[in-house]
Amino acid sequence: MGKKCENIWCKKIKTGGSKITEPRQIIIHTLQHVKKHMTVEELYMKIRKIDRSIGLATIYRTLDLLQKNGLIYKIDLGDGRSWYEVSMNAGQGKYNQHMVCVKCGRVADLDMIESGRGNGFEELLGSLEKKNGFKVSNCAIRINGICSRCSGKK
Amino acid sequence: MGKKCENIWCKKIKTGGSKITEPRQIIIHTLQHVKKHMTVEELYMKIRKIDRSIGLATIYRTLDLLQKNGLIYKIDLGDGRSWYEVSMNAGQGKYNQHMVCVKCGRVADLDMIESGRGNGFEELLGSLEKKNGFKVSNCAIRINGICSRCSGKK
DNA sequence: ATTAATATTGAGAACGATTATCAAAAATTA
DNA sequence: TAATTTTTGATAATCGTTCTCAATATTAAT
Repeated sequence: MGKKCENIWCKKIKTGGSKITEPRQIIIHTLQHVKKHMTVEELYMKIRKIDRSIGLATIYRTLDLLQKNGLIYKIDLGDGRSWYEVSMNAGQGKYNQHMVCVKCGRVADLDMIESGRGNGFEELLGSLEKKNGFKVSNCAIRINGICSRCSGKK
Repeated sequence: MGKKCENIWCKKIKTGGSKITEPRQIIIHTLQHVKKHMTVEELYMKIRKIDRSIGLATIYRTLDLLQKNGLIYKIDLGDGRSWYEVSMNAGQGKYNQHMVCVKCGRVADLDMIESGRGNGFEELLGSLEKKNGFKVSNCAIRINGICSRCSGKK
């Protein structure tokens, strides 16, 4: 019914030809206001507190829609679940780099590679192309370890 | 019944306190003589051709045993399945680096980082520890792209 | 070699994350 | 407002993997 939709994500969804429904608005709002990295389950729990009629399937479908529209990015942290990242440039980046604390599970981005010129990683990828004829399309780096908050604890 | 077991993997299994059974011998032999990177399903199919009485659960259990003994290494290529790698130094390496061809699915190791001094990656990890207080325990790098064999095809 | 103690097995049920199905409900369009 | 098209929630289905458990095989002790 022509509800106003100022939200930039909603606009993009609409432009992309999809309808902007209430469940979608709630999901978008939650994604935009909570942690940067979330599992589907975590998001589902937060959504349930707002509107417990929203089903898990809708969460999955909406996450997929948002990812297809380049608004969020699906990441694989090797724990068998899908994680989603809300990012300014989600889905655009060629690299996907995360640090995961094996104690508390906290996830942080690692922006050193893309930004840090001269650290050799670019060159390494370049040489893959030259020497092996391998055309790099994207690269995922996951660093596991113990974060500063956890390193004191036992 | 005290069957001879010259195989070095078998010896290690035994030393580790586990029994060396026929299914295990067949699985070990197959792993040692086929591709370096395999999915469980792929291995299961090969095993079935040798002895179709061996169950999938035994494959999983044996792979787990071998990995715990440091003989193979479980890798995550982001396709929802477990891959196993047979490697000289499997399970010892701090890094786990693979190139995956998105066309043919072929997997290759990428040994440049560990070997290549001065490419900056070590320094990058070191600075994580210094600047962020993050203690790196291991690191997984996956590079997706198109391999030389596939780059001609369409 | 026989036996006793222990570990491993195969079959299939159970699991957790995700996707598919489908009739009902909502959003857009005319 | 009605007609068209999408989206929804519930739930069944799927996929890879792990668990359960009685039967079997391996090893150690005799």
